[in-house]
Amino acid sequence: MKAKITLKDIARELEVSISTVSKALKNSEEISRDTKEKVQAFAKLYNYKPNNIAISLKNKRTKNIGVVIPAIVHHFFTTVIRGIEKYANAHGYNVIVCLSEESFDKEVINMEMLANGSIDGFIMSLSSETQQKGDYNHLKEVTEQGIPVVLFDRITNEIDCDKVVIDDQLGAYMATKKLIDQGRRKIALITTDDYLSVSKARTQGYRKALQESDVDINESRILKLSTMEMDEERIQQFFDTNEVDAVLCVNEIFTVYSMRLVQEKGLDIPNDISFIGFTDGKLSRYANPSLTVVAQHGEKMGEISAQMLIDKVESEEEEESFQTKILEPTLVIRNSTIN
Amino acid sequence: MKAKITLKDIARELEVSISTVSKALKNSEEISRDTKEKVQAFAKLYNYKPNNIAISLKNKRTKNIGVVIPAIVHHFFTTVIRGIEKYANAHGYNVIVCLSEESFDKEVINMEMLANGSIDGFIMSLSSETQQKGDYNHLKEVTEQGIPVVLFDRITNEIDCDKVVIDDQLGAYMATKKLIDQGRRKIALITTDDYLSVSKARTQGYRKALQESDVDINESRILKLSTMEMDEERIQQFFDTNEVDAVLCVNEIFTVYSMRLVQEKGLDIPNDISFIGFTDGKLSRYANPSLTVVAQHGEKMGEISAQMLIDKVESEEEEESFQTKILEPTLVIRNSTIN
DNA sequence: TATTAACACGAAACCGTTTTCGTTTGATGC
DNA sequence: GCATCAAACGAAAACGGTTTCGTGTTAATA
Repeated sequence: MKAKITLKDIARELEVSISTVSKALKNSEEISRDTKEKVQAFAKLYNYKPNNIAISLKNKRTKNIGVVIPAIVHHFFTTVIRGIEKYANAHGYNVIVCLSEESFDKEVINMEMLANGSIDGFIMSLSSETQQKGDYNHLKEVTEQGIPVVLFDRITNEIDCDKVVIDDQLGAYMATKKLIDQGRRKIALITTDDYLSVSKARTQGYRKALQESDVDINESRILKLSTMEMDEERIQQFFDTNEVDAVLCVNEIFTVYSMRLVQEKGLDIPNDISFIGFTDGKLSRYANPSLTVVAQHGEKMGEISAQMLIDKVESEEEEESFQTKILEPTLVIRNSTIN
Repeated sequence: MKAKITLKDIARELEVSISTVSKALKNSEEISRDTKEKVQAFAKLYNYKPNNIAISLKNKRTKNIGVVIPAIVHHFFTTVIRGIEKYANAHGYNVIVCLSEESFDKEVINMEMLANGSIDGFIMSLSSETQQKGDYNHLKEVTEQGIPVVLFDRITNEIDCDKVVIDDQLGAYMATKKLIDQGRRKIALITTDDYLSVSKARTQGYRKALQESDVDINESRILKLSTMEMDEERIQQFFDTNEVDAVLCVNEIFTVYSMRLVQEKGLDIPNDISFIGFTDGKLSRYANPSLTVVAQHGEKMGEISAQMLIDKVESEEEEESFQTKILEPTLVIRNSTIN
């Protein structure tokens, strides 16, 4: 086991000072050709690599980005991470991922852990519990310390920071409109509780589309489920007691599960009933029939988030200007809707 | 913006030395009741939190775990990360995730980045390109530096370190046996190239089951695809030119896509043709029909990996003893097989 | 009264870098 | 022959902690 070699080791071996070694390795003009060559050769030979921790302590920059998200077994968040990773790595940053598992406490603990020097900034999406409580003090503390934060998808207006979202209302509007255009009138919405920022926006888009087309809004056709678990029974019951000819769901799972239920009832998708989901993941692509969805462009969202964060991290200026980037959702037409 | 407060700040403010503050906060017996209370109260008031970087530099431990995996948009890897996160967080560790994207170079770069002090140990699954090249020097270097490594799923025997795998051969064997027991004789295998350790083992299990039951092995019923992309055409062609009554696939995507193909041909699953896949993910659960799979227990695998790594990291002893943990796969019976 | 032990605290080294600010040496100018 | 200057290098502080080893004060003991 050959331990890591340090500047001090090189200095001792070559009988020069640590400063000389440091400068020589950086090709400083201060150091003579001879010495530089000697030092660099020695460093290469023993595979010297500077210690990141020491450098971090010195310049108070870690080159780490903290990502705090509610879950990872969701295709959407997975793609966002991928986008963050992609941009961050290309710019010399590592990504530290922490899962809040939709829990407020875990979110707070994770942030506190990371905020004590481990990271240069946060990219995060709020846990459902946090949005429910409406308690954002942990975010406030972090931003007050001068640590940049980028919120994506599940955001809040209570915190001044950069934000990236897709236009959820527009997405739901487009989807609903599409269903209406195809002659559907009894359009159901399967969503989660309104305290989730995205669900709220999507519900608004749904309502707006119906109103604009003078379709009556039947409240009993709106099903609100928990973010945490799939309540299969309530979905079953919903379809048992409601007559619908189209369904808009706020995620993949709700959609795919609902499709199976109505198929078991003998209904044909998309002829008897149409489906549109959110998130363009594998579930949607490989479902039977394949799913028409509102694509959220998670990877792009991740890239933009990382870019905004790194820009802030690397900008000297203290100017406190925050922007909110709104991405356009895209309707990906497949076989769960007509044509 | 209130900047982070340091020991030095507290010391200056309270007119004591830094050492006194440090000891007082650790409740050292050396310090008087009075001073301790004063210091602790002040620290609480100004929300003092020690700087992780400084501590890392001092004790040469970062409390970070580096995870290097080929991809994240695979349910299996996602669940492993979740398991690692769970165990690691519960033990005060953060998880730094790096994606190799199946690229050898990316894998090497990521490891080098992290090895320079950022992490205490690695948990990783090899990229397909690495397994293809058979070049494990980056792993060797890291282990020689004394950094603990745990390999999971995609492993190699060339490196001495802890390993966690499921018994892939057994998994494929069980699945194939199941199909044979149901009277299937023309069983296809859709897998990836043999250089992937897991694919090789699974192919062996498949062959073993057929041999034991005296079923002829028809090499044309074995389809080897690339790890990177879904070659839809080759799958289509495969089913056009082969007559099969059962299919074993090494991942979810291959299975689900294949099922759709044969369904479009008018075949009934599971009566005309049975399917078994690997990985018990959402795709399998919500496919139509739901998929019988060999469950890989990714989350458990992650937890065990994290446990093995943290044990090594925290053990003083230099004893070089490595173990390989082999998990038993489970056959989850659903509706893509009879009964 | 002199010695000593306990107590409470501070100085300083250390972790591995970077960087500023000397200092030494030899060469040059006048 | 002396001041000046550049070249080449080293000393030391700094980042923010931990920890070892004093050290001064007080009180108890001989």
